[in-house]
Amino acid sequence: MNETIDRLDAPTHYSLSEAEAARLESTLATIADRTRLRILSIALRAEDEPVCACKLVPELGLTQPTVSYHLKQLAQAGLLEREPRGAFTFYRLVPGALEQVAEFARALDEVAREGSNG
Amino acid sequence: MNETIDRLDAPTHYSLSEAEAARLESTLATIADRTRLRILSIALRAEDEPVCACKLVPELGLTQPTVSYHLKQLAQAGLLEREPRGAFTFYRLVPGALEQVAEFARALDEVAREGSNG
DNA sequence: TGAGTATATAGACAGCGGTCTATGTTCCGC
DNA sequence: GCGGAACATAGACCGCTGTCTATATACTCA
Repeated sequence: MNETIDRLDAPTHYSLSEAEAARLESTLATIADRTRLRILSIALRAEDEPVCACKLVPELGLTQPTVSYHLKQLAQAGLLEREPRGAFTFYRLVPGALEQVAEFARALDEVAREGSNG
Repeated sequence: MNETIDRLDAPTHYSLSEAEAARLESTLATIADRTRLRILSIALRAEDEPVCACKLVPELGLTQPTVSYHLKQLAQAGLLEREPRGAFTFYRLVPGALEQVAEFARALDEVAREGSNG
C-alpha cells in the first residue's frame, strides 16, 4: 500500500509521501535558525560569488567552531555546497534546495485563498 | 540609519529588515515540526472546510493537550484561525500566512540558479 | 620540515521545546 | 442547575540543539 502521512487531495493535487514529509521537516528545521538565516542572507547578497567561511566568522560575531557547526548543518541539508580552496573553504548556494519548501508554502496558500473566497 | 540584519542586494532586490527576519524565523520554527506539518496537511486536504480539533486528536495519535498545544502554536503564528462552534473548536488556514516563506525560498533559489549558470 | 593559519571535531553545558498527567473552564442536553 | 464532553492551561520531565573551550587536522610558506 502507498504509505503517506496525510494524503492531500487539494485541487492542486499537492501530496507528500512520508519520505518527502521527512525531508521537508528536515529542511525547515535547518533554516529555522537565526544564524543560518543570516548565513543564507549573506550568500544571497553575494549573488553568484561563493562566500568564504573566514568572512562569516567576524561578520556573525560568533566563534569559529560555532560558525563551522552551522555551515555543516547547511551543507548536510543540501542548501550549501562546500568548495575547499587550499586552506580556505568557500560555500555556494545549491539551486533547487528550497524548491520543496516554496512549493509547500505555495500550495498551502492557494488552498487558504480558495477557502476564504468560496 | 536603515537597520537590517544583512542587506540583500540581489538582482531581485530581496531584502529583510530585522523585524521581517525575526518573523520569518518564527514562522519557520512553527512549521518545522512533524506534528504541525501533519496538521497543516490535514487542513490542506480538507480544502475550504475548517478542521475540528476533535478530529485531529485520534488522527494524530497524540493526547488532547498535546494537540491543543500545537494548535495554539499554529494560531499564534497566524497560520490557523480559531473558529469556536459551541463546545467544539474548528481551525482554518489563513491566506497569505506563508507568503513570506515562499518569497524567501524563491529569492534564494533564483540567485542560486544564476550562480550555477553564470 | 617547522611555524602559523584556517577549518573541523570532541566534549561539556545550558536553554528550549514537545510530550505527558492532572486540572480548570466552557458548553450542550436533560 | 447538573453531569458529561470538548478544549485549554499548569506543571514536570526528557531529549535535542546551539554555544562555548580545547584540540585535532589540513594547508601555506619560508
